[in-house]
Amino acid sequence: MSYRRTDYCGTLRPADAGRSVTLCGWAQGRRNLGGLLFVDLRDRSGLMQCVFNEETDRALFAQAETIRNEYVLCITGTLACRAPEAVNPDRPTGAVEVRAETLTILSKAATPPFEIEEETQVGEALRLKYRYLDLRRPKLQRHLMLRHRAAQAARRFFDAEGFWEIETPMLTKSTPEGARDYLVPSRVHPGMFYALPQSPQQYKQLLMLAGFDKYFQLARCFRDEDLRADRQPDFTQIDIEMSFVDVEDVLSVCERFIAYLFKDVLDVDVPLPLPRIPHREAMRRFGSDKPDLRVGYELVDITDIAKGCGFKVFSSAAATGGVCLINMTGCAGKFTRRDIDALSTWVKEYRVGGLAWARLLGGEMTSSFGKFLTDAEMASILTRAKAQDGDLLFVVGDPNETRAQTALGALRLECARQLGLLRKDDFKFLWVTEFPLFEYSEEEDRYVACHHPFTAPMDEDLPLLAAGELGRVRSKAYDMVLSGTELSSGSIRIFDTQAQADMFSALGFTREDAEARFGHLLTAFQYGVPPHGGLAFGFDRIVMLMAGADSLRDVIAFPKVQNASEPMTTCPSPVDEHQLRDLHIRLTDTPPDAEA
RNA sequence: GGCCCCGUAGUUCAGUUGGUUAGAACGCUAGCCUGUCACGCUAGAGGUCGACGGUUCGAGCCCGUUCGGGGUCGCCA
Repeated sequence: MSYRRTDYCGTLRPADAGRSVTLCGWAQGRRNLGGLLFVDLRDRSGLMQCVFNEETDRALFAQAETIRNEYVLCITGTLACRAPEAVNPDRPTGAVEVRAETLTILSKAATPPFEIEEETQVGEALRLKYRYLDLRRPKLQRHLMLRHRAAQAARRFFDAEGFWEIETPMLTKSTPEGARDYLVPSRVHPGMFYALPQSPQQYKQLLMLAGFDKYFQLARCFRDEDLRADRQPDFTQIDIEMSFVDVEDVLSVCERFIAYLFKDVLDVDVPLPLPRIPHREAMRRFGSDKPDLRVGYELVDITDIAKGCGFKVFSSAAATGGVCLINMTGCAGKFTRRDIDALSTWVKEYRVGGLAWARLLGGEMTSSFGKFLTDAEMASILTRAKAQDGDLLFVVGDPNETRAQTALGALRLECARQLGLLRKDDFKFLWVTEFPLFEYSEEEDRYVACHHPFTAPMDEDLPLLAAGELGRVRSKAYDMVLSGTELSSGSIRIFDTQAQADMFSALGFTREDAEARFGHLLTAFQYGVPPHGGLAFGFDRIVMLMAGADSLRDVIAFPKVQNASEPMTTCPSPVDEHQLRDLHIRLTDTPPDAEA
């Protein structure tokens, strides 16, 4: 068995006609006309039709008749132009074909559990179990090629900008603040655990302290939290950190990176600079800290009007929280009463009481709340909303202003989705800046770091921090958002030892807590820290949006499913008793399938 | 942890108020066929209706539990 491939299937064109070629790949479809047999050979570049003619070579033809789908073949032959009437205009290689001269069946294949074709209706569960077969589909091959190109573009860009790629450990120290860690038991140290990194955060800060000035890494990260279509427990960040910089420097290099990336990989122009919207404004206008600027409709605050109005739902919400509305201009006729009722049910997922609405159609107004208001109150709401005939208003109030905004923001996107406004090739970037430094955790009954405890406060808000008004302190933290998805998140870090101590104290850490969790960092910070900051891009998310995919699973070679398992290898799985013994671990509950 | 959706040949699906032997298409197997490219034609094989329990004379269909998959809220410094 000897073979030496000369070409990829999808690359040959009429200009190559007459050449002797050797192609290797998988059989995808065969058409035996009786005496004339066509096999489409597939490799990662595309398809090539190979022809076997019984008259030319009877033995070869008999051999070709044994070919089945997904057999791995090596075919040599002469590349020929097809007759004009035999050209297939739907394929890049449709004007040529290989007149086969030899055939080597390198590997036979069992009938696959599903057909391998570009667009498939096959359930994802089955495709994930046989992921290596699903990955043969051109669509997934394209996605992973795109991923490769994006990774190379990132390396090129950051290298050219003077960033050094430095790797950080996968076995790290657990710092139980934020997401749950994946833990790895230590054999050598009974009862002790490593944590897989949620991000290389502390290491990259230490690299700045060590004087590397600019660092980047395509970093694998792990978070033991529930999955979503845009969240995997095992994911990749483009992690960067820079010294002697402030917010402006980080935003500048990162938006230039994104513009380079989209131009290089997709030939899409991203206009710079990106819009910047402070967090507070994003919440007020879009009800989200990751606004989707593909949608024009914005939220309108009517808390002041709602205060003391005749509708108790509004007035009581306004007393402590907020009431806001969104004017879906021109949509009065696009949503039926049934649609509105469905949206009203849908929005309850966001823990708000319900959805009030008003519809102005044909000079008439119908609404769910008009009868509770005076004409003057209604009029001022309509004026504030700039409502005109043909408009549809949705109103949400809640004792928690953020909750009201969030619910209405989600409704805004759901309406946009139903109206078909969310085009996947419409890339709308922005920065959300000035994130709050703290947020109140009802679960823990204390303020927690909104980003992480090394995030620097804004200089002008330092007095608020000193005064203990934690809820009002803004930070030098920023997110890049693309069409409603958080693409990256970062901040300028605290580099002053005293400021860091104040931060820990504000978070309620005792000196001992801080020492136990972050002692290495605090010690290091005594030895000369440059001002520094950075950010991390969600690489999987970038690729997903570039590919127009709906799920991270479509751009990760071997993804996890919703319960964080992997259907192909079926991990996680029980381990042998002696492995556990080595690790000094005794299970209190035997997993149900451990005996199997 | 909560809520919603899905589960019938290998695959995608249909399956009447609960009623005889559960169907179709694609795929698969065999035969025929020299310009197909969704090749065509003929024949054939292929089912624990996710699992368990219940109601019933009788369950793919009704009820309960459970397993698997997806979406989402919580969660995700």
